[in-house]
Amino acid sequence: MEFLRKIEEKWQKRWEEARIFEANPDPVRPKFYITVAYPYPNSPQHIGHARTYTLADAYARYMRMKGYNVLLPMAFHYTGTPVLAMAKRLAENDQELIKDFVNIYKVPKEKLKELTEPLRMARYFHEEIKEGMKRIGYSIDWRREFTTVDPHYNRFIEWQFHKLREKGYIKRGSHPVGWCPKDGNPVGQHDTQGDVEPEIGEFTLIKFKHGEWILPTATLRPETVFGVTNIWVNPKAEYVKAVVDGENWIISRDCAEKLTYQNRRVVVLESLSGKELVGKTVENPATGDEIYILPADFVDPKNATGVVMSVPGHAPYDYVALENLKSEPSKLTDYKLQVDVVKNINAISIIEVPGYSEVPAADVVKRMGIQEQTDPKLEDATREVYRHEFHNGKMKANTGKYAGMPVAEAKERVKRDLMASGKATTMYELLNRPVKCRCGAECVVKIFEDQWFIDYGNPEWKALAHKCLEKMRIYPEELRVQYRYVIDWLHEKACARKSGLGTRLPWDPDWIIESLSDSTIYMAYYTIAHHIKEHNIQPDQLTDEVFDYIFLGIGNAQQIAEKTGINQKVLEAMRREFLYFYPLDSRHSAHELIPNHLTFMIFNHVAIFPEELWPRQIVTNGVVTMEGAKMSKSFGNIIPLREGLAAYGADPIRLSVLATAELLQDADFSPAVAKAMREKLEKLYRLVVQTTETVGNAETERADEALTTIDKWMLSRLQNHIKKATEAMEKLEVRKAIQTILFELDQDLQWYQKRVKNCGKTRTSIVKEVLKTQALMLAPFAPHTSEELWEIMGCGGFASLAPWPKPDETKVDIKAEESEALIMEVLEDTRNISRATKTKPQKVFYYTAAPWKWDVYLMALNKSMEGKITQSTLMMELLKNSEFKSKAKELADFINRIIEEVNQIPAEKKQRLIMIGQINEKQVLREAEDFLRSELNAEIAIFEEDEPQRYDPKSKARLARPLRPAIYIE
RNA sequence: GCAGGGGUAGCCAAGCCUGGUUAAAGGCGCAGGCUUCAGGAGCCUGUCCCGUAGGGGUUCGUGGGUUCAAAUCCCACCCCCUGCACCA
Repeated sequence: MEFLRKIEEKWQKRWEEARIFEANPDPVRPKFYITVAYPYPNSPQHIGHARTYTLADAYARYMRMKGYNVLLPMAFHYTGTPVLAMAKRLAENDQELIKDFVNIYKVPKEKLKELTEPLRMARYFHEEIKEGMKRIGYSIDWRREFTTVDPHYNRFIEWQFHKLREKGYIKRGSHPVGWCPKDGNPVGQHDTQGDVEPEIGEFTLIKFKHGEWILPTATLRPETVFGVTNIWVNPKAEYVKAVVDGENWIISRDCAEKLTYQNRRVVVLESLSGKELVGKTVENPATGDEIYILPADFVDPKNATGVVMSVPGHAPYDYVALENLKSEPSKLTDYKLQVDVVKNINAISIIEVPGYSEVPAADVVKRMGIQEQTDPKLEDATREVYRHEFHNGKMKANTGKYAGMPVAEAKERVKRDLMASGKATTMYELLNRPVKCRCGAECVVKIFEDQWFIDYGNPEWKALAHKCLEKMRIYPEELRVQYRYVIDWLHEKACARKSGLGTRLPWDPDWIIESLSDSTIYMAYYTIAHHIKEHNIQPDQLTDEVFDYIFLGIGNAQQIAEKTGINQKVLEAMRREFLYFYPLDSRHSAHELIPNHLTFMIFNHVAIFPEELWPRQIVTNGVVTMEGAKMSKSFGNIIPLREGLAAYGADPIRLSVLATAELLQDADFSPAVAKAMREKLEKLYRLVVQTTETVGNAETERADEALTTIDKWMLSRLQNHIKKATEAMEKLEVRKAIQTILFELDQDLQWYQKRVKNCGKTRTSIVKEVLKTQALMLAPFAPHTSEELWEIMGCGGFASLAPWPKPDETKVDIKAEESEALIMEVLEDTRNISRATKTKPQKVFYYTAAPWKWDVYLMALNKSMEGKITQSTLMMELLKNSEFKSKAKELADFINRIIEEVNQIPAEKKQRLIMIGQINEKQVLREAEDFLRSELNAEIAIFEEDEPQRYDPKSKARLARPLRPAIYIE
């Protein structure tokens, strides 16, 4: 571990000193521009974050070795409210947060106090993350670093929003948000107790008339209005009579207050108890039916209006409440209600759904054994009924013009129609209430007026986005449909908030552009960020004209230079650099960002930049799990990256997050994997050291000595692995690449070493060639180890900058590969026999197939290329040859034994065997004799099957087949 | 529901796109052996069932189908995971 750490530090220092990852425009080299979603510095990064960044880095390193001038920059996303919320919690001495900071994130206690200042917190984690990125060895050009609260960047975002507005993509309107009435602020997930995201739903309020008063029943299923049998109120709750936007409503007291947040004019007249309402009748506005108001405890006055319509046929709550009421007639008399009134209320069936009876609510309630309206299982029951009815249900004949309509459609239609005729309205409510603000107050829904939106619903804009998408490479390709879907489905997106860090909307500075909107085209900014720093350009010099010139080529450099005081040469250099690196060649992120960030990136690029500068590729990956479990603070299974690096080392961590899954899948991290990776690297290191030493003092190889089959085999296999790894890398299949480079190649090398160990002449030049290639191919994934090995082997220069190996076709030797396969097969067969007979071999005899068998075999292969062969046709063919006439019986026997096998060999392999022709098996076995002897721990004798002086007491020799020598063990 | 991913031997996990070289890589665990004063580590061998000769039998969520041949292709079904926004 110590030793790994030293290597890491050594190479990180050297890279930095040599500035090899600083990319500058170079017209003679092709460029490759890669970016990863910048991190949000409200906590340190953990192993999970490392996957996307490491993937991008490995890709960058690979492309660099392929000869591209690769740019991989990094910045920090300060925008938004989470960091404010966290700082505030810290300031308020939130013990839970402090515990997380100290225990999980290892923030020194004495630091905590200064982190109560939001910017300080962001800077602290910014540095923490940056340090982690350096220590894991990312090949980032740090000169271009910035944060999204830098005033220069603010200017850039202002320019972007001016552009969007010019194009007509910015809109204004109202929209609901979670709201803390006490703080007077919108609440997001990080503002609530227990970090719950406020889920806002739109209830339909259906106006049931009671004389001149209206009881607005709140429902999420307006289509069930046809199945209403009664109205529920909570007899113990407080209701009010109130004038709401000029209408007389009876609603819960809580509701009256909430409505004021939803921009309704509410005048409360008098209060009354729920009990007073019970027994009265109201009119169903959809059917005209006269129905009763009945009492139910499950009705929550804090939820929406506190008035609920009862649909016992399709709502489990209603069904159970009604049954409860029927079973307790005494309760009814309390309210001076006729017992019969309730007895005669029966569920009305209005929806038919496959797999359920007339009354789905009853089915589910009975199945779940629910007795009481307070039973929490009712939530599940409701969900089940809703799910089935919504997706598979059809409206029945008793629903008027909606009859036959799928429920999903009827739901919208009924709502629309009721609203159009003034019989319904809507109200927002938190679906997962109660949601408590961290201050303790219960959150409500507030309608924000004059909110600013980006209009992703614009059809022409969508068309451009689609066009861009279809031209892009998407990895993994399977997810392209997801992008298509998201482009179609996006609509207006609120793009500014009243609080948080970031850039103010230039034309309405009360608003701050939110984080998903100020992070869509910043890849362009990286191309000039270092110029701005280097030339000390001030924010106010960065006018829209400047950006227009740099990014769009609009205007005249000289005039802009005069106007802004920015040196004309610098302006031109920025324009050139932008044009050199743009368009973006590869964008990287986790695929959870497809529904927002990544698609927004496409939209904003197509809105602002000309087509030739649209992004070319997006790569997304799954998340990292921790020993199979999702990583989360509450599980306590988060390993901060710095901690992981300290425990396992940079290269093992890099390999761990890349080698366990391909892009689409989640990668599973575990200490065992990291440890295994580390051991693998250490082993490789020892081997390299040992090999290098051997070269130093062993007798120099004679260059003229011919390569043996096993040597050729090793070299041939090496070419295969290079090819396979390269093909995998081209498709971002890093798992496969690592598998090949680190494991498969290694296995072959081990086999090679084992094979040559006993013949006394290890060819270190071949081992070295393998190791050098392996070290190079390891560079994208385990760059520190790779550099160190490269240096030990005396290769000079940086492995990181060396060319990626190319397969040498002249070293591909299929004959050697087949010959070696023969040895493996023979060894395995021998062991198998020994096992089956339970004998420990003293002496093993091999008999290779006679030449005539080879002739027959090859002929059979040839014949079978045209189609399936049979014994008889082959026999007839062969008997034309006089040589075989004499041994027809033997021939038939032999063909019989090979025919099935030959027919099963894949065409490709047949082709190969035919090309190779006869292999001198005896010689191949002879070469491996020492090896076999030591492996089997037995004497070895090799004969050709009809060699006269052979020893063959059990007449095994005649069983010999090409590539399957006969074996006799004693 | 829509979209995506997945279900492979005791466990983790490859293979599936491009059907046959696959009883199915690799790792962990387990068993035996070597090494060691011992422990540990390392190395070797084995690890679906049967088998005194390299063989046979039964396997890759379930059920069908295509094919000379299916873990791999097609159809149906079951189960698990993720996303479905205004939040970074």
